[in-house]
Amino acid sequence: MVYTHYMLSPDPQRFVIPPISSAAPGPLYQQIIDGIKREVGEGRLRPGTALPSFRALAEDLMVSLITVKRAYEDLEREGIIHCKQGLGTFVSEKGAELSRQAKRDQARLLLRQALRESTESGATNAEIIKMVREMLEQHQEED
Amino acid sequence: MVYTHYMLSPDPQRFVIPPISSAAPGPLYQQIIDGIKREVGEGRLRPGTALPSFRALAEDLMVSLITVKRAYEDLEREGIIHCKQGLGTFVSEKGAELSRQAKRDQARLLLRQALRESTESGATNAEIIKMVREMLEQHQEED
Amino acid sequence: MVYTHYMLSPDPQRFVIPPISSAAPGPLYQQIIDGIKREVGEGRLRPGTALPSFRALAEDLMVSLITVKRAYEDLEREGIIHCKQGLGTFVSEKGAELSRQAKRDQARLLLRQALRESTESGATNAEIIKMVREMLEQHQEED
Amino acid sequence: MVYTHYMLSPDPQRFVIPPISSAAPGPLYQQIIDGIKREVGEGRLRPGTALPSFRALAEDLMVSLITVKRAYEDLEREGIIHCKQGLGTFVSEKGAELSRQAKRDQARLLLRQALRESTESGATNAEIIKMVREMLEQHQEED
DNA sequence: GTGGTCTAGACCACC
DNA sequence: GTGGTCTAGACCACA
Repeated sequence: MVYTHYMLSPDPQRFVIPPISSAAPGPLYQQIIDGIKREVGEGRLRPGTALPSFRALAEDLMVSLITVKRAYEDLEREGIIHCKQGLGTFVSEKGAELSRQAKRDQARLLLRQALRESTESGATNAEIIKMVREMLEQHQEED
Repeated sequence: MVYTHYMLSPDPQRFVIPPISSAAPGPLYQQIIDGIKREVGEGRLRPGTALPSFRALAEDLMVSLITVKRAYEDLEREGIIHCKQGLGTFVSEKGAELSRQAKRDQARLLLRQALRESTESGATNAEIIKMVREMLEQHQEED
Repeated sequence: MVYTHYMLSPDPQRFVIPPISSAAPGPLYQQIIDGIKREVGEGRLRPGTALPSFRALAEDLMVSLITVKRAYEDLEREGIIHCKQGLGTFVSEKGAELSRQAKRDQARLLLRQALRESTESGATNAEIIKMVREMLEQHQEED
Repeated sequence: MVYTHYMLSPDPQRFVIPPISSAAPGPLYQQIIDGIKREVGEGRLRPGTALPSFRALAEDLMVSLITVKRAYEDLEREGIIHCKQGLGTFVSEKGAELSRQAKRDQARLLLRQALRESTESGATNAEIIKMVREMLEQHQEED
């Protein structure tokens, strides 16, 4: 574990940008966005908190500065964070709610696609519900 | 609706490649793949049936011959259709089962993502199940 | 089993062109060539015997006349059969030996490729010999 | 021999895409695929290593960019390499094992064909084994 | 710079 | 006519 300047203290709730990987599916900037949304949405990154600078985060994640910049821009466009010229980047007041809302919307979208594929594969509603229940139990156990 | 030579007659089971659009999300060739998988998986395109030639389908869908070719190649690699030089392209014997299996796999993948987003958004298992039920009822009505 | 005019009698050694299929790998004309070579090489089609006419064979195999023509041309080029204008097509005197020789050559070619792939996959000579023995036993049982 | 930027130095283990030729049997893209599979399977191209870009390799091999692209796409579909937009193309973690497995499968296929041709040519099992042994010794000497 | 998609052509083998 | 291969370009998303 590497401690960096933007982790303020040895608090178990401290802010850690989740790891990203060029091997993972999806572009790097999207992985950064998702990671920050998760941290904000689940309350580990509270409103008003300063995010690491472009340069610092780029260095930590070993990605281009432009990649971090793009992620922050997208998050600002969604209202989850806001950049103050010369001061830094901060989690917005409504950041947590917006993050959760974004995840809810994304979930509905994915779910709609999943159900369409399922019904087209010939699965009945009962079978689909059963599959969802099983998956939820698996998730449970993983936590 | 354009009737072409490979649509045999006013048969309600006739073969119609679903429409595609460059405005729709996802590459054109993927839309073609998905459309044919759906037709094969749901039994409207039966094993042994000849698909339209690259050139014919390209003309109908108003896309490049190469885009159709790419879609057919991918479908052949999945074993759903098979191309015979000089003869044409045909639905494979196990095409229907493979199509449904592919849709099942895709559905599980999307569902897993949807559930992860849902739980991260703070939804409880009960709420998720409720959302799934509601969506399934909506689907029902659309049909 | 369909009896056709070129099968001269209910002799278990009678001449039967093996079935071909557009689903099988390889072009149709090659399947015809291979089938005739096998019949000639294994003595079921003896020197001097007349082969079916282009038209008759094309009809039986349900392929284009041009496809049969091409197969016969290739076989004549190899010296296995010879066409007498107006009389028909006949198995050559040295047809059997030439067929077996062609198969031997083809076998050596395939074997060389197989051994190269095997060694590149990391298999030792002993493992390769073992695989060959096992395959030969399987063949045995099938016969 | 042309030295290019992706060949790291006069290291005997250096990465060299094998030469291809339009005179050789088989399509160019297949030759590229086979060459890379061999390099990966035999450990000269290790997991994580970056392959040359489409454009660079196309220039070196003097083929179209598209031909290289097609080869890379096929290799990615087999799981041997993976392409990341904007980053490049890399040997996958399981690339070596998958390459060897692909070669083993291909070898079995060719061997089965070779044995069938051999037995049809009238060769006995003993003769076939003898031929295999001789060929293996020849290979030995070539190395 | 990289790869991802799409296009418009060519030539060949097969039927 | 069919599909199989190869070519030379375009434009876009990503880093």
